[in-house]
Amino acid sequence: MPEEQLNVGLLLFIPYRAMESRVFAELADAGFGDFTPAQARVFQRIGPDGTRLTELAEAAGVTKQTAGFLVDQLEKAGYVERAPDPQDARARLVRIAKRGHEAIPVAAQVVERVEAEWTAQLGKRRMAQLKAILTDLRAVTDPYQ
Amino acid sequence: MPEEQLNVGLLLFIPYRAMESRVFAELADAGFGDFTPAQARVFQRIGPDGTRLTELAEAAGVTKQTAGFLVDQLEKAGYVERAPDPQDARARLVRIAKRGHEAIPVAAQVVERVEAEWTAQLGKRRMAQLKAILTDLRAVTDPYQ
DNA sequence: GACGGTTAGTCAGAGCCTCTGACTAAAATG
DNA sequence: CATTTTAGTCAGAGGCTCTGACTAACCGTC
Repeated sequence: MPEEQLNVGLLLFIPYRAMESRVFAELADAGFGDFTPAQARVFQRIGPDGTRLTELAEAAGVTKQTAGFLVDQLEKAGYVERAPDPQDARARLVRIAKRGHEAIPVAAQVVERVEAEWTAQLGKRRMAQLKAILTDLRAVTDPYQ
Repeated sequence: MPEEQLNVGLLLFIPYRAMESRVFAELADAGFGDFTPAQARVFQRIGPDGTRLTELAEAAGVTKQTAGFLVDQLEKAGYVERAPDPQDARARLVRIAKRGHEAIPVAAQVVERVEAEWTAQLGKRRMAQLKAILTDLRAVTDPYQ
């Protein structure tokens, strides 16, 4: 029933949810059924040389307890591993492990496919605009950058 | 650490999350602290003449059990009410109740303010493009429309 | 080098959200 | 009217997220 005047929040949520559902459904089909959206939101923020838990928590917009919980799951499932941080004995670096590296291309392919569908709907030009605008918007919406 | 190549899913999620946080923080300040994001996602899909639970569930992309759970909470808190559906004795129409109508303008004001901030960042033209593109995207991402 | 404040992370407990599966009752179909 | 479909509920389980309290290590100052 809600017509064209959906608020921007919901307007953002709808495609986000659609993308998420697709990725996780196909990831599950590919044998990565133990990978959840919440875990993925943390996982995606892991840098190439590993990232500290606190940083991941800030980036993902959750508390460090929550991030710790999710990293525990990811570690148990073999997607990430923790290594001591040479800079700081209190900290440990969360790094992507073997199974994590295996899942990435699978997810990337689904994303690519969904993006292709979106491009078919929007046209190349507007799809590019969408990405550019959203990237620009991070300046005021991403506490981590 | 992930630079400019964030995938569109995350790119959509970041501002969505930012909007959500703002709205619920300010809603709580205004005395609507018992209104949660999950409830809101259902609430927003209620039509002017009431909507059936099953329809709400589809629209919000959750199972009818989940929708039922959320509507129960909303009903207890006085945001919605259930009325028999004259068309169908099995069904009941979920309608926005007094407290729900009171919360709407408060939320709308926050949304307006956040949108103004986003417009300041993006410019009027690109903000309008963003909305137009996202609306267009619903065609392939909103199972409900 | 010891003191005091800050930071990285964990532990415990609570509440919320969401699902699957099984069910009841009314409606629609033929 | 028997069958199938649809609207919604009940029960149970698991996942996500938070607040509060804590330990250990770091950093600056005296």
